[in-house]
Amino acid sequence: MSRTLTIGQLAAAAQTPAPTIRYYEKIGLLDSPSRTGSNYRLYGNADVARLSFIRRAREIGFTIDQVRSLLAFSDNRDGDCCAVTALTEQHLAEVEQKIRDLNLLKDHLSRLLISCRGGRFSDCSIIGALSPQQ
Amino acid sequence: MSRTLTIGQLAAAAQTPAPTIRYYEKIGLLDSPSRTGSNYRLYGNADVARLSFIRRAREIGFTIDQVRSLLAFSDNRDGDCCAVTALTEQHLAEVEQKIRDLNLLKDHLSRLLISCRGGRFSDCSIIGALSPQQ
DNA sequence: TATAAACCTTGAAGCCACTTTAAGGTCAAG
DNA sequence: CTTGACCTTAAAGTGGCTTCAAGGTTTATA
Repeated sequence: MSRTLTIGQLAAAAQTPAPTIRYYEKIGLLDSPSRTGSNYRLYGNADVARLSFIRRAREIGFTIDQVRSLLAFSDNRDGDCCAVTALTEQHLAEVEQKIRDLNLLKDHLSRLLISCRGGRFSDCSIIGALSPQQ
Repeated sequence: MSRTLTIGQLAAAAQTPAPTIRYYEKIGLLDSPSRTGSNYRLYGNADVARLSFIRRAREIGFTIDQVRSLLAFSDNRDGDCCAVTALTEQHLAEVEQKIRDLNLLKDHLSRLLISCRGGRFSDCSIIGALSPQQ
């Protein structure tokens, strides 16, 4: 495996900021890479693949701990795919719950805005709705 | 104004944990209250109202800084209600954007789950979708 | 060849909005 | 008079980074 990339080049290749790469190394999500004579981190193509995997998983909202599990699953190609499905289903359920919560919130805010049409603060129905016992 | 409530009683009355009340005081969202001889915080009904206002505003997703503004508006009853409306509209727009983002995410996760129906990790289409260049 | 710009290194602090912990002081009930 | 429920403070932890400070290295240009 050729190792020819500095952290900045890995950052560009995997579209992840260099400080984030160092952070992932610190929390054990990425292994410590080899170093040049002047102590620069040195990466290879496998690192680009792994970091891209992490970035995609993070982009679709998996937590760091879930990404850790997904990486372990991905490294262990003989295991049962059900574990991945279960993780994804759980994540989907959380996303759906958050969508429901936000839709309730949206309706609430919309109603507040419809009720409020100008005037002084003392008449403001939004402030009124936030104030206790009407 | 009678001041007869300890922090725990205020917490119960405004449905906000006592440490959160201390935190709000520390960041200047609540004024420092008077104290008993034994240095206990002492609150009154106005504090219940203000803290309940804060709790409701936080529950509908306003940031602490937005709550700070809302409190200032609420304290200045002669101002124009438009400022409140603008803040609420901005917040609503952010909520709607988040809903759109989460719906895209939901569709993405649903598609991943449909594509994956058991088998080994090496066949897993979810892992495959996260892995670079197929 | 000098030097400046662009990289790299580390550790620590900052972000948001709290929550939790630790180590104590006070007060009401039995 | 002791037990347990309250209160006090400062500090650290949460998640997932981002930013900063203070340096060392490498590369491009004048």
